[in-house]
Amino acid sequence: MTSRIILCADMDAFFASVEQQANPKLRGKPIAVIGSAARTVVVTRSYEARAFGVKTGMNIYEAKNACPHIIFVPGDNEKYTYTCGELEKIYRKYTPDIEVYSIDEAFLDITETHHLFGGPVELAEQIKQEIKERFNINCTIGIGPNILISKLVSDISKPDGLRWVKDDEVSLLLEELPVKELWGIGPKTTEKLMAMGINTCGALGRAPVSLLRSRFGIMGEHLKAMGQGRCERVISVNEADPKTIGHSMTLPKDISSIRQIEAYMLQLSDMVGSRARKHGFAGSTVRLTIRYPDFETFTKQTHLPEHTNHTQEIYRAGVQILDSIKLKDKVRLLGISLSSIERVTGQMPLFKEKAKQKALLGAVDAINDKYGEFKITWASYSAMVERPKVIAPAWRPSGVRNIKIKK
DNA sequence: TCTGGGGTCCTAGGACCC
DNA sequence: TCTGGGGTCCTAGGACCC
Repeated sequence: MTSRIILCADMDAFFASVEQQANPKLRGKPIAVIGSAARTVVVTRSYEARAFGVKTGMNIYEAKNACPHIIFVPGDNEKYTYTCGELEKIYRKYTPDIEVYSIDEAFLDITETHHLFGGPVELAEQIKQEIKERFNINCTIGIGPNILISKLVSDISKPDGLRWVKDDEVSLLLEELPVKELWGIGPKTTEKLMAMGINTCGALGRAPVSLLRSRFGIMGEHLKAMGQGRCERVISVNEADPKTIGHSMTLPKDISSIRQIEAYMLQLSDMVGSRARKHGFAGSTVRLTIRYPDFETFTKQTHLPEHTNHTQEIYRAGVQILDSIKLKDKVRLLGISLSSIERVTGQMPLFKEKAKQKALLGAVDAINDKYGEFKITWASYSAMVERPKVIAPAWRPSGVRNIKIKK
């Protein structure tokens, strides 16, 4: 294959920028976009907040400590998915070969089209300008011969950057670059590589493949290729079907009551089931995740005889798992996920809401069967269950990963 | 006052089989 | 003084990403 020209467009502080755009009072101020749950963390923060050392993943107390006048803004998924969809329309003016990688990031293969716009840099400038004019959001664009390099270049050019690294400039760029900058090399791999005396991408690219293979298995060859700036992965224009559909939540308080645990599991099962139903998927593996206060996290899965997307079938499978284990402590987080996914066709959409309602009632019945009548009524379930507003940066603008939780 | 939520992919080790 | 040896499949856990 001839050399490609791949562009990576990455919005700067996307959620925070959208919020500052939506509310002028937030502009120029340190803000942090957070989730709606009681025990939430900073999801994204404005550059003004970054200047104070506010980091993603900090809890609100840490963030407040770092920046006493920080403004917390609960995230609003609808604004971000809308903007993401509009961004995609902008990209489509420049090439049909687009991979919307996440809600704030996209790859564009501009090999065949850049000359129409005066070249890769000129094309990128036009995209940046168009996004700025339309949304008043800055983005950073990295251009390179493959996805790995374009992503890397955009990461190191933030904020509001634009850079094109050509094929013959890659090795110079990588020579002194720390390995942790590479997409796919996280803290653990960085630590292992450094223990081997490999600190830079240049060194990684020169390391004997036998050594890397003995330490990292089949990833060894992949790592060496990355060190040399090579990457086989190409843009995938079509979004693949999901392999899992799941929800989890850190509970407002650690709990030990089985009945309370099951009530949350019912809520999670319904969130999973309704999303699967909405997009026409069903699964035959149900997995329960439990996190204890010490952060030890336990998962156990079970298989169903048939694929399902019904709330109460998912829920019952979860309860079956719960019944099979002994809790070692109070529960901090619960998760329910559905996997072994396949597409289902027909019937469901028409009576979707009825089916959902029926499914929920069935599940409420199941709790009552177990604990005696009137422990949970439909009203008490509804009152108890406040649908969380889920903020997850890994969403895509369309398809099953665009999570809209209906009340 | 503690540490979110959505995913994908890989792997170590156990169960099981011949 | 002993404890085969492959192969496959599955599970739970973990690394990594946005």
